[in-house]
Amino acid sequence: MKANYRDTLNLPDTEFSMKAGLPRKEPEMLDFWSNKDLYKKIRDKYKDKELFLLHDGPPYANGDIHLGHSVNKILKDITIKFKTLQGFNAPFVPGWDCHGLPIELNVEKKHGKNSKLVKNKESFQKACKEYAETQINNQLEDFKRLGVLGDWENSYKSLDPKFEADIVRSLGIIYNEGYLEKGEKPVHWCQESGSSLAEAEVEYIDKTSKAIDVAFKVDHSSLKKVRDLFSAVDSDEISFVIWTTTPWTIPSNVAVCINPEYKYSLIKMNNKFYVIAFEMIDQCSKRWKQKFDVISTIEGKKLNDIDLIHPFLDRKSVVLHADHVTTETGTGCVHTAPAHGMDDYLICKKNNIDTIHSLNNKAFFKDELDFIAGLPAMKADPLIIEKLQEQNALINIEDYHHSYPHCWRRKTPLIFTSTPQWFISMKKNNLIKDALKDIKNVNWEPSWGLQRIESMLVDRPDWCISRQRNWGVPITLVVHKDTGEIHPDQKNLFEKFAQIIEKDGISAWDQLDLKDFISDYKDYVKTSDTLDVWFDSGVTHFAVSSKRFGKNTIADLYLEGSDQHRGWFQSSLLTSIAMNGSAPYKTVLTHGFVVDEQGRKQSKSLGNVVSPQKVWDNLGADILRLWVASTDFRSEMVASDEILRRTSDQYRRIRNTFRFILGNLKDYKDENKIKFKDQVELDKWIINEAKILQNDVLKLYESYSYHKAIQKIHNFCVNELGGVYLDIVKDRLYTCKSDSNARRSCQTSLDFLLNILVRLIAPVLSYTAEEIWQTSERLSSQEESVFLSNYDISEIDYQSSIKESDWNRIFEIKDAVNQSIEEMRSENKLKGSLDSIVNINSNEEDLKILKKLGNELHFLFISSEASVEKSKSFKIKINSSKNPKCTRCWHRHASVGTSKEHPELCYRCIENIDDNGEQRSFV
RNA sequence: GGGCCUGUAGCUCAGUUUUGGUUAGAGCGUUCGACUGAUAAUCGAGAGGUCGGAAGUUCGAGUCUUCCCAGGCCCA
Repeated sequence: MKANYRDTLNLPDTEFSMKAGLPRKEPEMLDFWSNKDLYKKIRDKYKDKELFLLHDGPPYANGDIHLGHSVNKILKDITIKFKTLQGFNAPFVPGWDCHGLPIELNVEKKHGKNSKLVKNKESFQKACKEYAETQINNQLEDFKRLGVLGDWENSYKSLDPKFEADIVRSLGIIYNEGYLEKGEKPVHWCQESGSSLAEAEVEYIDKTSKAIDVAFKVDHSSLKKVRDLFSAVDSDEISFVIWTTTPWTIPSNVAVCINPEYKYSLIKMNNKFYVIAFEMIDQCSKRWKQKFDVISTIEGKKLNDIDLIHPFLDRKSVVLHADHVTTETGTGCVHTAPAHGMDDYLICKKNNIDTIHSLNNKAFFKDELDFIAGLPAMKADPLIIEKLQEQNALINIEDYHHSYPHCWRRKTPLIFTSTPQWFISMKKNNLIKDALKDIKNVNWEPSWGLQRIESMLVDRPDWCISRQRNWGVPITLVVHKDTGEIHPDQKNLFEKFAQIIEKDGISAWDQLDLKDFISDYKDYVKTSDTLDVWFDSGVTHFAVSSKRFGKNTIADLYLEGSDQHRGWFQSSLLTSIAMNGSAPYKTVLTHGFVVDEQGRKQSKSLGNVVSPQKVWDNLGADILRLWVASTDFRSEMVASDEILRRTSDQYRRIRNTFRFILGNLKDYKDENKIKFKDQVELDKWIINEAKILQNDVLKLYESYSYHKAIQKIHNFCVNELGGVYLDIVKDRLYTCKSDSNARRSCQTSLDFLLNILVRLIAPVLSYTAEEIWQTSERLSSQEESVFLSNYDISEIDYQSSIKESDWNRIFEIKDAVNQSIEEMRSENKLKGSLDSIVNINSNEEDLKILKKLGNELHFLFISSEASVEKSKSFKIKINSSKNPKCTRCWHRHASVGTSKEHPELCYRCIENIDDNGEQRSFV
């Protein structure tokens, strides 16, 4: 009998399964999108709409993608999809950064450092290119797997000859605008191979060097001053003492650095006077095995404008203030040779002191130093020590064991020596000033981004764009072989070289013959440096944005990790200011880094790395996307197993809400739609709530507050839908006549909800939204894909006797009723809420509101009966119904058993089965 | 060591600026209960926080100030 009546119900039914099975379904969905050529269809549809350009920052083409890559691309994808659903033309062209050292190193490792392939530049470049391309293909598949929609077939790669040519053109523009400058910078140098090395090619190995303490006499022009400062009247000779482990750099000395924050003492030793840091007195005394008197001590900052004399060359050495001076070892006075140390180089540059080169371009001593002429740098150590001894400048010598840079290929000690380099000048053409001015016109999100990039720009040095590498875009300069002057026709040469490279790639630079380009080719040579890879990616605004979307296109958005304030945001800014006079972006949005549950960075050694591949294989990419969206990405983003579990829970709730809605819309068609004014009041309410939700969520998406948007959607599913609307409406959906106004009104609202919600989740839960779209014929008949649909922002004509504030009060009362029912339950006086009879005593105001629901009030409480009485104080009384239970609708009602035909049913169910069906107006 | 940022229930987040103001909110999880017609789902109720720490300003501080601790990014 019961089973029979069950068949008279309208129970939900849908293909949309409760268990998501995302790892299996998502790849199928990718095929579906790809077969439909979805990206192209979207482009066609929106080609005439307003452009929203999110310009992709290129990841480096090396290694599998990790969680950080995933975060970045998912955030971009959410943004693009949101803008598309909003009706913008929002293309996404993904890109890769392909040149540079890490790829070189991998290729060397693969083929052998000394292999023929690696040693031949052309074959090496070819191998690098092939390697980068395989890496790109791997990463590309993984990015797609995340559900990122983009122009994957036409992505940009800095290894494309066309792109490489545009890099050359960019350099040409920057040269023509007058920003390029020749300079020099110390680098690691392998004497044996005669080439410079990058930091990554340097290996630190223990080595024993000669450490020497050397006296630099105060020049007679400064002697009185020093004497006065130290109140030492009887000293006719005072020396500053330096300590160094590289005696061969002494010939290049131009300065002695002291730290203005330290105190310095004048000491007397063997009747001679020396200046060393006060803190170093004990250490020096021990090292020199000498006792000495401290005459006086003064603050370092007072030691200004003092000249010393080089111990054996006819040259002055000035005393400089520098904060890199420490008191770890030495004397607190630091030998400074700008040709052979980074700190030295920078401090001299700051003080406008010229670099002295004692070595030639192969790092052998020049002829002018007769006693060491022609020697390789390190070989000169003993002779220089001897020279110092002769001059009585050597205070101490000892063996010193330390970890020292060695060539990772040959295992031989390296030297640090300056080599000629090309720079983009920060000051020459006011580049830095213009940049600092223009970043104020950019919208930085979060706002502290401005401060951050500002502080990095303010004291940044000139940009050294030369690299002594093989896998990179050549700096296509033609210089005079003797003077190093750039060829007078260089301005026009850039484009000619660019065309050659566009045709044949970067190897063409090495192949081309200057005599095909200039008449005085005999006096000129091509430079062999390549460009810093930051330059490559820095000019994507030219090579990608401008080329594809029109000249001087300024991107609406750059979206990268916060580390890019020093990286890509800056390189793009500087090149764009130099080339176009303005920043290449309107808004810069940054996200934080992924950390573990203790807030520590993810690293292999800590074993706390979350692999995106594992997440999409085990849980699905939509879970990963939901995690990204529900995390506040502006600070660090925490990823852990527990968090992903929580994310899955959140997902299931959203999914099941859709499942319920879809299941109850199975038999609903357009012609069943009920006009708003004729709908049941509760159904009007939820439509209004959905509209409010949409409005709120769209605003949150608009302001990139994805985690707030997701929270709102989820809370809506839980509170408004699960806790209130869907729970109440089940009765009507299941028990009313299938084609009755009461049921169709509800379905009209469910259909409205479905349409709004599926579009709201689409930017984040892309796979699931599309699955919903394809499951529902009502949706898929609108457009082939959810991503070809739009947000409907039209207003509804809200006509109702029950105001929103009335509903709010009604649901407050419902909460109170729930609590009262719960009390009864805990006392075992009743089980389900349908066993209860609710009686409310209320004041006139509440009474008026509750009366608006008429005799449908009990449906609101999901009780069998409900009544309201006027009273002074608010009170809820719950009674257990003694009436028999209707086997069909489960309500308890006196009418059950009164029908001969249907003794198990209530009057309502009989009406719904045999007659015209009940009428509902409010609940 | 410096610049910038973060720290609120077990977890994810509101609340902190414009405006300092009663018992600091939500969802998830957890506990207990209900249902078995959203069923490895759903509904109801409960527990859970010295707002990273300390000091200060104030009648009053999660919110303002200073210092400290832990962590992140970028430098040194």
